[in-house]
Amino acid sequence: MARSSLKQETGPAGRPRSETSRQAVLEATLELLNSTTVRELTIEAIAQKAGVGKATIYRWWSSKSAVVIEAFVDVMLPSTPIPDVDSASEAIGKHIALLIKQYRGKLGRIVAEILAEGQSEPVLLAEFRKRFFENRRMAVRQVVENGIRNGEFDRNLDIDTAIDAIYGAVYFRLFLGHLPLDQRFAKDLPRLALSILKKPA
Amino acid sequence: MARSSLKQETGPAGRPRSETSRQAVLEATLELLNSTTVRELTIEAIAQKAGVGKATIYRWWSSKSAVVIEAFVDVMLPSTPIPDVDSASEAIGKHIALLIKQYRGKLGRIVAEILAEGQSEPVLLAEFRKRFFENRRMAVRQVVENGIRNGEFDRNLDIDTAIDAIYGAVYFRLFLGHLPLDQRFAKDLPRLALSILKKPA
Amino acid sequence: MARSSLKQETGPAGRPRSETSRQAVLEATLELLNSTTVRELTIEAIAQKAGVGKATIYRWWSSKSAVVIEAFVDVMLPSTPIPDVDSASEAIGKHIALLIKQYRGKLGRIVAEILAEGQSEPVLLAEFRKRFFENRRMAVRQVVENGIRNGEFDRNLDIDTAIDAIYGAVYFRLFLGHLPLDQRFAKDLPRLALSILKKPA
Amino acid sequence: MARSSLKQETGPAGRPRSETSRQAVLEATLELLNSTTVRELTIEAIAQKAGVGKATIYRWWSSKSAVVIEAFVDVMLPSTPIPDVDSASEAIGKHIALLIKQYRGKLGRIVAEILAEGQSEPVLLAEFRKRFFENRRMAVRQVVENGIRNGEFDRNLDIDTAIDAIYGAVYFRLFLGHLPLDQRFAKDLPRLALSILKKPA
DNA sequence: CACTAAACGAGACGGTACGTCGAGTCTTGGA
DNA sequence: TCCAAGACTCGACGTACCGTCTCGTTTAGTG
Repeated sequence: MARSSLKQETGPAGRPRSETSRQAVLEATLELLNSTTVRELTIEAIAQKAGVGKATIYRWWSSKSAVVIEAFVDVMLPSTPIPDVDSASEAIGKHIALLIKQYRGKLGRIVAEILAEGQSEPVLLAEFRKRFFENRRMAVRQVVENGIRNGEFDRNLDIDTAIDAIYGAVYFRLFLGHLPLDQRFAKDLPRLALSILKKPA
Repeated sequence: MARSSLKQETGPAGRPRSETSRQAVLEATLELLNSTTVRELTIEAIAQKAGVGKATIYRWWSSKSAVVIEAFVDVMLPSTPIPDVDSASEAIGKHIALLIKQYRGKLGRIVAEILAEGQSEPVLLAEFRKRFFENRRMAVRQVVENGIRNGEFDRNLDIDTAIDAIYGAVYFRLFLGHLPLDQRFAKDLPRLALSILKKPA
Repeated sequence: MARSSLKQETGPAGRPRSETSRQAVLEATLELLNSTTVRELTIEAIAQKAGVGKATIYRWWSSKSAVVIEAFVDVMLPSTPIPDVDSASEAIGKHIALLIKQYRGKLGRIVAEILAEGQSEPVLLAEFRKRFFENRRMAVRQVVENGIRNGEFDRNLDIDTAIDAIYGAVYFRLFLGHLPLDQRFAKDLPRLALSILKKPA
Repeated sequence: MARSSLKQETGPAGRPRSETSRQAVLEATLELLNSTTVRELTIEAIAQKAGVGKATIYRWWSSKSAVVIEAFVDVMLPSTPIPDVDSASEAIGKHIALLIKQYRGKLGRIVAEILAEGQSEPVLLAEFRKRFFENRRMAVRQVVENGIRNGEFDRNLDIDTAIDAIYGAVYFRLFLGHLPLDQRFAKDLPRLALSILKKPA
């Protein structure tokens, strides 16, 4: 009685999940992703490298992509914050330039590969949207709405379409690879973004 | 003699490639894609359905994706023409609306899946870019340049970035699935596109 | 403590080999051999019939022939015992007659086919020699030596060569098929065998 | 009329079989057999090496083994003659010693491999028996019968069984590999053979 | 000296089995 | 109850040869 009531939140019976294993899996995943693609990555290899049974991975994650997403979101992503400045224009511009810079490397490759995997795993894609995109989108939306309110941006703007155009340019290059995410793009796209958002001449 | 000098281009020795088999493979592929994803599609299944040996497929295509790309480009694509009208604005607007409508169905799903496969097969991605995107991009670029020349569009426009923003919006939705390629989008995006092209940066 | 010192032979980690699968493979093999030759037998067919993954077969046997040998030796062979009688002559004579009779049917065909496979797999041939021939040969040798000791057989006999001649006659007909292993042979060979063993060189 | 009646055996119309190709095939086969087994030998490899189309091989030979047999019998075999001496004993003894010596090398290996292949191709085995064994057997039989007639050998001998025992010893060692075809065997077997054939003491 | 007709080389064809790999599941013993 | 280990069934992989087929070419005899 007293025993259990004093114990904080007694979980279900049996051995609890091993945090050690969880960490090992995520770290092994990221490490392997340095030398392979998400596509070539196998659960077998992760288990091996992490020193973990395959069953343990299947117990806690629904698929390879789920592991990758968690590794990506939890460990690798310190996030790309929206700069906290007074001017909405400045915030947007800086954010986009930063995003392009980040996506030039490993980060961009992995995001693209996760989205690629997502094309055949709708549930995972939804999960990734929720954990990775939703907050960022909301934050950007907030900034844009502020910009509209304070007169920086066009009040008749179709916000969603505008945001899709701005971000879409980045992801389109990332995915299709027809043009690089280079310096010039990092300079041009923010300029174009603002031209989209601002009041019509 | 005339005989030898007129000798008509003798092909390489051996039995020539069977056009019948080629067709059968491509058609089987498209048919299977009605009920599965590119990811789930197997060469084994294609060979079976086409009544063709696996080796024949491997002889002529480098991978499953290569087959899908050829099937898609050769057979399924009567192309999405750029409307041939006087006004550049009108051409662009109509083309984008049409693209969105096409991508709502099977076509969009397959393009997305091909691009997804391409994330782990750079060579194939390049091939797809070349066979599917390059001409269309060039045509669009032409129209935009005409628009600039005749004063419809902004002469300081960064053309590549602008095109990426417009198309990127479509592919971003197609890939991420956060918002649908619906009627509203088909109405809003062309409007936004023109605002991008016309407005001074 | 007693606990650890008494610890009973813990096997290697992991799931132990399935005896069920082993049996299923060997039985399927024998069954298939009723309607095909060793040559035509495929690992694929064995796996199918046994309801077992191909990998399981490859994990435990080095080749098709290895499976056949094990099936043959473990399951099909209750052995051809050397009759346990006082007279060495009688033992040899009866044993040979029995061998010829046995080899007239399926048994002979399979032994011949295993030896045939062995011509291109020396390791397997050695294995088969060890598991199938060695003991029998030793037993026969024993009997012959006894016969020599008790005066039944020639004391100057070259035992190995003599045994090879006697058995060789059987296997020669089995392999070459120029003459049958018929009644007459079963009557003549034992007689010849004894004449070989008894007669002074 | 006269024309055709004077002409010797006019063959069928069309290009006649190329003796060059036939030779090339047989030579390529023998050469390949220096570095592989009959089992590993493929028609594809023969065709390649001989610079001949596969179809040409299939046109003239029924299988790989048929090619090997012909190569073996026509080209490699200068035959193992029965020594032509007065004494039957001497003839037999010398012949066996020679056979053992020959079979120690490549020759023995190939004969064994051909017989091995024959276990799954009865027709071919019969063909090989006919082309390779029959004459030799008949010759040996003749010598034995002479030996019987002139009193050297036992008149109650079961000739076939006796010959099988003598040759069988050789082939048994060749096939099973339990003991070598060494000097000692080449000395012992002829002695044993004569003891088998001669009059009972 | 063209014309037939079969054999030729080359090599693609539909198949079948190979041996391997990874998926996802199951079965041990130990923590 | 979880865990590592590792065996399990399953199914696709890409490869190698099989024996057959279609090409264009070559090489005789026939007319």
